[in-house]
Amino acid sequence: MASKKVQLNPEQKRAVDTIEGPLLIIAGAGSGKTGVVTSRIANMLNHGIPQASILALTFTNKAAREMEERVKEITGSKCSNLTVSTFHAFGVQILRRKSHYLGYRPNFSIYDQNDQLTCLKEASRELKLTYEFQELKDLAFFFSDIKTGRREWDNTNDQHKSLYQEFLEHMKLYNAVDFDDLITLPIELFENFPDILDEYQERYRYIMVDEFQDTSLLQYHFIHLIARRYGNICCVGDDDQSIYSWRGANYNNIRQFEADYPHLQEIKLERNYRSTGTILEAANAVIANNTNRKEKALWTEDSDHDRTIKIVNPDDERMEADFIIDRIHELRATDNITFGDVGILVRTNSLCKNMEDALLANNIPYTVSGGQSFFQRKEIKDIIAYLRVITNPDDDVNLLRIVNTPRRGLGKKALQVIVDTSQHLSCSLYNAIHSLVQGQNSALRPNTLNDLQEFLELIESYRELFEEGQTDLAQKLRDLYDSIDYWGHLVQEFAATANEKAAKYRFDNLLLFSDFLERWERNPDNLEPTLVKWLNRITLTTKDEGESDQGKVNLMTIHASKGLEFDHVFLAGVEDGIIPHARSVAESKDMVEEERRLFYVAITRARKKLFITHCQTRRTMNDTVECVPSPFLEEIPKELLEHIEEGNYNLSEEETADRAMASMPWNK
DNA sequence: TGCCGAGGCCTTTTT
DNA sequence: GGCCTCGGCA
Repeated sequence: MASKKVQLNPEQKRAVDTIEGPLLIIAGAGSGKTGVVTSRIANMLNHGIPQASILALTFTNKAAREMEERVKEITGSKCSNLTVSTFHAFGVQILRRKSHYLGYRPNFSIYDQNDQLTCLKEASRELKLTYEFQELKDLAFFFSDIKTGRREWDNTNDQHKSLYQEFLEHMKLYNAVDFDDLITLPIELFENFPDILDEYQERYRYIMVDEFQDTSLLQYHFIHLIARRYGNICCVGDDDQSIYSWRGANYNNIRQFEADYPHLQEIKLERNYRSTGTILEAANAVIANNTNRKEKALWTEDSDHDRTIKIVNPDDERMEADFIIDRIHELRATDNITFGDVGILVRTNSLCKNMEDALLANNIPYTVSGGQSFFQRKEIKDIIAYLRVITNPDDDVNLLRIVNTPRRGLGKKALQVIVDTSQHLSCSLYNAIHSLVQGQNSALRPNTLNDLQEFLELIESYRELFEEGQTDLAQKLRDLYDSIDYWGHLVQEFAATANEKAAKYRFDNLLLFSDFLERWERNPDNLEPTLVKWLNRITLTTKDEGESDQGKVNLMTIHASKGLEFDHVFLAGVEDGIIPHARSVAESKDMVEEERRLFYVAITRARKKLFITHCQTRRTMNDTVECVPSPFLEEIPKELLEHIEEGNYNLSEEETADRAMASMPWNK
């Protein structure tokens, strides 16, 4: 087999060579983890283990894709039978085949947070309960905790039990599942149908879990069910990079893993190949302040201490953005870097906005990952809702979204009649509309009935269209845009603002969306391009996965940066209350430790240069607040830091005045 | 009965 | 800056 050799140090080699039995790899930041994991898979294949027996689970789609690419690269072979997937996508794959055991049809919809919330709202309306938006959100979190076993019913919360039941019934009626279900339902299958479990245990004899510190106990349980027969399970993680505890990740599952597999071998990868000595020293000093961690000491052969971490304290977020942009230009001039070598990291999505505006204004090409994804845009969600209803007419949440978008003259009253009918007949809204249209003495006006009839015909015709020969999905999608006259809808929508451009921009997004579908269905690796599969896939994709975005500055949240690295990193908004986030500080000491890990992750993304900025003042929602530097900065040894006077560099008074004018609300 | 504009509210991190 | 709600108007 033509294989590309990867240089390995002794620990890495041991990790790659240990194929049989349970294995825990503690892989520090920048320790060549991805190389080890992919080499290990390649090594398995070299030992004659069939691709089909290997299951590699990662945390994000990005990581999954990267892993697959790397394995292809090393082995030089196609990996069509290798399963590399996220936990959630793997759950979907199981459910698509086996959901009928649990009473779901295979065309089920997957609800994201928003859809789920809408469903919960519907359920509460049905029970004549009214909640504030925030309360509803809290309830959604609580129900998630209940579903995933993180919390139990007790006498402080069982007043919500009936709503929970109602919510579950709705989801089932809509033939819809949520993200939690993608883990809990496969577990339910495995525990109730031994044959199914047996099938998966026999199929996946070699299992690998990446980013183990970010998996939940439930996800661990899920995978343990499959792995326990043969015990060939390798978990790779770093407790110092555990940053998802708020969504159920719990590095105690490392302890659980050790308990379940007493013969476990453990390998620590502590040599860092990524960052300069300075950056590594700073990172080590910061993380040493955490109490609850596995002892490890990252080291590097790089001992260059001339270079320092630069700290800047601009007046406000505009100056901050300007500083970063000036530095990028400077680095390009002096160090001959490309835009793609730069990462700008922030704690919250809202901080992306400023940076984005500034990058845009300065014509610097950039990509944002995380934040509002392409698929969350209103116009895209509308179209996705159409597609969902076309594939799964019982999906009430999405039906409600589109039944009057674009306008069909349906108002509150008409909708109420539909909802009432569905309750009477205990059927979905779609079926309720159906019987209303067919019925004679309806409470609805003939015009309205006509409109509904047309709506049903539209959905039906597209259902047939999409089902007959699963080809040319993209063209059918474009036809759909025309059939519902979404362009007319957009024009009308933006008529008030007299903004033809805005409408155009939205419609261009739809064209991008259909192009994306086209590329997907034409991909030769894609053996089964159906609409349902595509919908499932994009629900599990947060970032819009454009082609290679080399040559663009990478702007993202720290969470989204995990697993990535950049030559030059700008860490913006390093202020008290942002990192550590005020809400985390308020919550508990453990949460502060998690914020510190987050800071640690951010620092260790940098290979060569790290710039940290914190503003003196920052505009939030409506007012300007004074800012205090993050306490984490004091944990970095002084000699590693260099404070840069930024001042009003290069700006004349005139320019400063212009900027002040431009920032006034009436000029926005 | 449906539509549209004004005002109030909110922003941690993601599959 | 964007989304939801509510109230007045056609």
